[in-house]
Amino acid sequence: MSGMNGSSEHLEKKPADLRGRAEPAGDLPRQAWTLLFELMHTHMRNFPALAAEFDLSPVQAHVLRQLGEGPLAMSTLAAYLSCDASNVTGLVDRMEARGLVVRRSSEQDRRVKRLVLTEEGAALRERLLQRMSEPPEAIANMADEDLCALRDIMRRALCPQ
Amino acid sequence: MSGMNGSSEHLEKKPADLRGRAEPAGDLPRQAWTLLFELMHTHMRNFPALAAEFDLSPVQAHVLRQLGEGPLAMSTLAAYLSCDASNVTGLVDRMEARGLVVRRSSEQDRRVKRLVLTEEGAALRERLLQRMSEPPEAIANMADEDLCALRDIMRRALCPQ
DNA sequence: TATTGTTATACTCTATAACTATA
DNA sequence: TATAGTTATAGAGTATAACAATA
Repeated sequence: MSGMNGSSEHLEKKPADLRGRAEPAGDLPRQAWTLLFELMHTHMRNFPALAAEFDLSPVQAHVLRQLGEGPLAMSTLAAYLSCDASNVTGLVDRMEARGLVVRRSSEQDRRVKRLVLTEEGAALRERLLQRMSEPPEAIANMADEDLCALRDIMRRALCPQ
Repeated sequence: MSGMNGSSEHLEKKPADLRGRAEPAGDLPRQAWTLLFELMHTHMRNFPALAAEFDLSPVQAHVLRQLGEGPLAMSTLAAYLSCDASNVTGLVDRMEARGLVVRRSSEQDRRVKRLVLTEEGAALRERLLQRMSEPPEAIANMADEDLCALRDIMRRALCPQ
């Protein structure tokens, strides 16, 4: 989608209008969401390359990021990844072989294995997070006013109270 | 995403502080970006499941979305996907076998093959786009004021002139 | 009996390299 | 010689099913 067009929400919606113009039809939430999605989609295309900067697959990068919160059971990690537990075995095998994490058997329930970052894994995670927090062009070029407004809007959306 | 450790610019923030609050450290663009990323990451985890609603793999869904802009050469599609051209062959094989697209040899340059949506492919694409435009909870629940502001900010960011 | 993690199997996505048919 | 697409091969992510150890 390129060529965003500025216009308002009173237009009658025709699906075909979405083709060349990328003008989101529909209600206000849908309009805002479509624009947000456009930005994120463009950015997400680069994520595999970003992960590769650290010799990580996209999923490994995701795991490394999640693992900062503390030791995670394999099953918990599978839930985070929204994938079957059987996949986590091989995934962790590869990360363990590289020395980023270790499996540690739980003493309360010996069926459970918890993942812990190694020192090397923790160091790589810090570099990864730093890199991931670099904003894309479209954000970096925004006016400070818009950035402040955007930040505050997102805070309200993500931490509602 | 929680645990995004912003940067070293204002070092009073400790990683532990980021846990529950999603409070990004660092400069303004980085703060706004980290919050945006948090929202999108949560949402993107559901994309494979969304694609599966239409019996599509995530990449096939992406291709179907791109293909609405008109016939695309295989090589152009590879560029869109940020992947090697050799992968597009098998990908398109599967979509063609399912009747969603057809290969059409270019008459100007007979090395080139362009992809065209079938009627079935176009119909599925419409349903997919409609589904993809459904905003996540965090957006759907936003106040109209914030939604308008967000939409306008994103328009300015995406269509700078 | 139910659950955690593993193994076995199959399919998709991805990269690299070698090949073809055009240009 | 260079380019567009294919084929061959290998590795990684994913799902399902069957299994061992533990609860």
